[in-house]
Amino acid sequence: MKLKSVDISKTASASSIVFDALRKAIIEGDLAVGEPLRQDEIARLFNTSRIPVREAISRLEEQGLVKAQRYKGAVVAGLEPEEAAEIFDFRALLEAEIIRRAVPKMSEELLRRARGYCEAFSASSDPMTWGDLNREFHSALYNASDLPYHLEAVDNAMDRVDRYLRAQLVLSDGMERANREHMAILEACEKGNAEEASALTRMHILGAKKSLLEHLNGLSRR
Amino acid sequence: MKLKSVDISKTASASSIVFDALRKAIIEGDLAVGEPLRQDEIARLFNTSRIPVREAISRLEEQGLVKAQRYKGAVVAGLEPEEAAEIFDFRALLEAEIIRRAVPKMSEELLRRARGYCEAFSASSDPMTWGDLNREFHSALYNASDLPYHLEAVDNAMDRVDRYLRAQLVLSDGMERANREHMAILEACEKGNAEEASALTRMHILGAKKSLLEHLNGLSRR
DNA sequence: ATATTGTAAATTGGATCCAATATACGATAG
DNA sequence: CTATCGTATATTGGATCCAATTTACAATAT
Repeated sequence: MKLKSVDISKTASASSIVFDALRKAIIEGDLAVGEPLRQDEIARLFNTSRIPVREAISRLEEQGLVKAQRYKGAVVAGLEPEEAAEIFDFRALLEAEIIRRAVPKMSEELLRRARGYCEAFSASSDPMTWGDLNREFHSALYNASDLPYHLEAVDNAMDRVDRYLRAQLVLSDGMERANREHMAILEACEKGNAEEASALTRMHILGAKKSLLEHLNGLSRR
Repeated sequence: MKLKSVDISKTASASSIVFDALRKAIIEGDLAVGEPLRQDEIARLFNTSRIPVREAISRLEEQGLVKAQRYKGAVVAGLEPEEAAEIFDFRALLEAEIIRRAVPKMSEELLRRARGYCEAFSASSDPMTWGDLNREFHSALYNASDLPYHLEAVDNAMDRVDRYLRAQLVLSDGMERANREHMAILEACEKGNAEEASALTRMHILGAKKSLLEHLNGLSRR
């Protein structure tokens, strides 16, 4: 038999399509914080009934991306600066450990691919793709760690602060610094220096946290 | 007005009741790994329709406690030894950090309460309550950290390995050692020695991981 | 006997309908 | 004019119904 087989059992259900779309819209900030998610409206938008929409919303709530109140509906969850700060700490702790354990397992091919993302990131002039390339670069490196549970936890954490991350990159020297730090991390990986890669990753994340908090403070002081 | 107010908006919905019950049954091992979750059957059990059951199941899947396939239904998710090992590493990393940051914030009152759980744990003769008291003791200490996101991540991780944790406590010297280690952690907290408490917590978790893996290996070798 | 096909039962995914609750807003009393 | 109360509307939670898919199994052909 020579047929390109497609696993039909894995085709997306209505609820997962709605879930993915809402998740993307929320983490990228297309849906404003506090924006109510009307089941009926969303159902019409996707040409489906409210049932899949409700399932999607309950999953989003489980991830902390929306907040729901009984009989009142769900709204896009906000993130206080203190919560964002805590999540950056969480990421710093985890990602430093992940990359430490990933470095010894990185193949030449993987490093080439990571360098590709890194260069694409530095070359990109479109702020909308920065966030994506940033995540691709990091997860390319992290994937070598073979720690799926850790990676999932980091992914969830990233989802929660994605909006802030993008904002931070647009800040004055955000891109330039991110780029410099990415290069340094990549070089440490290429040298096989796990401790250095780990320390650099930690500083990379905590630095982003610091500049972000300063930015937010600047905003609120006005 | 002198009425004990009850926030009715927070009364549980059918779906959350089902969710809590299933979650508890799964993490405590009352539902065997691979056991299918029939929507109809569960709905009858709770005197409700399948709708809340489906919502509960989709939330459980989001947490990794069940695995679902389109049109085939959901089964209780298993955990390979390697996955369990990874989750213990995850916990060791996080909990060590959490307690390090919690120690400086622990009040006298909190330490008294933690000591209470610790003593109840050591005095308890009922293996069924060991797991609960163990979690109560640890989360009492962790709560002082004021790191809600970290705590939630640890809670989820605990849920995933809860079954193994209980099994590990029943092992030959599991209880005795856990007890000794709890006391040592508590004393480090009382002394205000954050670094020691952190190191002890880390070893406590990695030790449990080691003895659990040896146990599982022993089983599979037969 | 084994493999394949066809069919009925079981099960899930989704649509529609109804009940419970919240929200908006006008009427009324003070 | 303001505060309170009712009522109409909007919205959510849950029940019931239908369609899509899987599973079990009998019938058939090789």
